[in-house]
Amino acid sequence: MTRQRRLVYDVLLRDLDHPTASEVFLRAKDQLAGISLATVYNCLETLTDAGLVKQVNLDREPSRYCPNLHEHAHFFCMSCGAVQDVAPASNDGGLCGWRIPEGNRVEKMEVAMRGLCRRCAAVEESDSEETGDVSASRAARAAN
Amino acid sequence: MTRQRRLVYDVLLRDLDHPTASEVFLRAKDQLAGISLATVYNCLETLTDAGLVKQVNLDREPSRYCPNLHEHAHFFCMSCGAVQDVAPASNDGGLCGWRIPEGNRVEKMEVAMRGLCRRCAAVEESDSEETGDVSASRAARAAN
DNA sequence: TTTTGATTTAGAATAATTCTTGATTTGTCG
DNA sequence: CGACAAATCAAGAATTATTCTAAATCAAAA
Ligand SMILES: [Mn+2]
Ligand SMILES: [Mn+2]
Ligand SMILES: [Zn+2]
Ligand SMILES: [Zn+2]
Repeated sequence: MTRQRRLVYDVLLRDLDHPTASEVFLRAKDQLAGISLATVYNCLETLTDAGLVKQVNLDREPSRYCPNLHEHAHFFCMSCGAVQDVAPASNDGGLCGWRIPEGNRVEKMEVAMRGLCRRCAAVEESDSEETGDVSASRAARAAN
Repeated sequence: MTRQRRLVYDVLLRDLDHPTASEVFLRAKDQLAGISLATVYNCLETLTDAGLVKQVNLDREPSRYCPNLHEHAHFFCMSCGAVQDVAPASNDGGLCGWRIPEGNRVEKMEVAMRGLCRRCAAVEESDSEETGDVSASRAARAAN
């Protein structure tokens, strides 16, 4: 655990908001001016390989990083971009609900949800009340 | 639906094995020598936007494409690279099993599983029987 | 203090994808 | 049947996240 690795890890632990490598880099620079983006990438890989951090991907967007080691899914808000952890309800981690082909051995599962976070869902709700216009919310939803 | 789009779509329908854009390109070239990779990308995007095809991502690997429009998850074999469709067991599409934060509105969910397909699981099984060596299968599993 | 091996850094390289820009095709109308 | 316009295709350049390379730095141990 070098200074840079410690710093990168601390950045992830501080806000738990699943920053990208570039975002980690920006935050880390505040504490250690000389740190480089390459080092941030190196540290994130080292931490990931060490099992302290998980890499989180949605589609082809830049990878995000998460220090929550409990089994969990991710919720991505399509409106504000926030990423939240979602805890499993049962102890099979959502594996129920799928007809795994006979004989397949599942080692791990990744679950990503997209939608509107509570705040954005509330804003959209009040918007359509005020304007009586549903198209905005429909458009937001169609925006994928 | 132009000739190129029809061809790209047919390639996807023929094998249902979730090829990458490059793989689609190679297969399409056999039928239409002049087609370009850029056109394959264009067609895949058009088909995806039209809702005929779904883009499937695992980590940061090249995107794969799937013409199965039913709700389904994906199983990726860590050993042979095969990608299989996984049908939902219930009608909530695996949404059960997760404690969605209060107020969040989930629009869609993507589920990816990794492990060993039936064939590779069987091979590994017989391998460790023959050699009495469990390390190979453990290594294969650790290989992520 | 010197050695040694790991780590960091800056910048080049890579690879999937997207963009730009003409060329080509397709459909429409006189 | 020809224009003409709009859509689409294709070639290559550009973009972007990430990885690689090679030299500089660091930090324990001898
Ligand atoms: Mn997380
Ligand atoms: Mn599929
Ligand atoms: Zn939001
Ligand atoms: Zn397999």
